[in-house]
Amino acid sequence: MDFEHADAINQAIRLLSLRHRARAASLLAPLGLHPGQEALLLELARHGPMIQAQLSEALGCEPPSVTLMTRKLEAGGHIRRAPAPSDRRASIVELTDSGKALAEQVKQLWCALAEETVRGLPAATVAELPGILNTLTGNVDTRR
Amino acid sequence: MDFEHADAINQAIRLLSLRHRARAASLLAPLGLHPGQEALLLELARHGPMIQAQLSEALGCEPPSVTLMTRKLEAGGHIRRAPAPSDRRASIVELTDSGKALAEQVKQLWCALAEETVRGLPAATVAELPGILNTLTGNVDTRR
DNA sequence: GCATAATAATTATGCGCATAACCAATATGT
DNA sequence: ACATATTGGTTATGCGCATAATTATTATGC
Repeated sequence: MDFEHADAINQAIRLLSLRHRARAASLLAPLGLHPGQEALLLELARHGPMIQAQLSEALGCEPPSVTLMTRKLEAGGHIRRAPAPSDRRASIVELTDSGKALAEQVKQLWCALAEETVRGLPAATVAELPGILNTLTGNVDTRR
Repeated sequence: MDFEHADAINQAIRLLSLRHRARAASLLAPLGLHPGQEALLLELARHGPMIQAQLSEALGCEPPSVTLMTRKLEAGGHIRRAPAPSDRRASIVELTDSGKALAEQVKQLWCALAEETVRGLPAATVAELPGILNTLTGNVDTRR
């Protein structure tokens, strides 16, 4: 592959990251959330109570990141942490009532953001978009 | 759009961002670069000397980010900053010889990364990928 | 010509992400 | 059973990104 084409791809991914994140930030700000935190809330809403190691795996980020995000969401009253009875190292994270309500609001925003993001693309392309993006992600995923 | 589909798209973009950046980081680390810096070097290699406001525009990030990145690249000896003769507010940024050599190495890595990223996709999809990504980016771009 | 607006850059601060080092608790191998 | 390895979590530190506020210079309106 020549450099022009390669750069078009890499640069497009970089810019999409920046812009999609920035747009998410502006939508989440009125809810008092920063981008990244919504993923944690949605994962808890989907899966129910989890320990941080599971969150780290599900969100695709490292344990120290989860420590800080959970701390801030806990300070905001959206989640609760309790020691796991079966393993005294682990702490179980779950949504509070406020967190559950917030997650519902995030779901609405998430739909609006996705629709805005794919606007103007042919329906067929939209349909195969998740598959394409997942392939790209899998190709550069060194996490395993 | 229902939440499942919306989340598939938003989450896929978020994960692609994380993984592509992480992969870029591991490729750039041997060159002593952090992700983001390569974009600045490549832009200077493509366009020649520029002032920071132009870099900010071209890279799609804010002026304070450019200030810090240029400071670090300058400390590494890869770029040089000189006051602009025509406008004493502006500073002209250009590659040093070391920076030019480094940019060439980055170009090689960039091709390898793009090939790795699109591996397994049909050629037709690869061909339209930049267009699709740019459409997505444009849809959420509030910068103008 | 001079007050005012706009622009280039910087500093301060905060968030998400990372890695490295560390502690506490559980699992394992002999 | 006990030393060792593994796992869950935290702290410290550093980078890229952001916004808000500040300074210095240039452009503009009357």
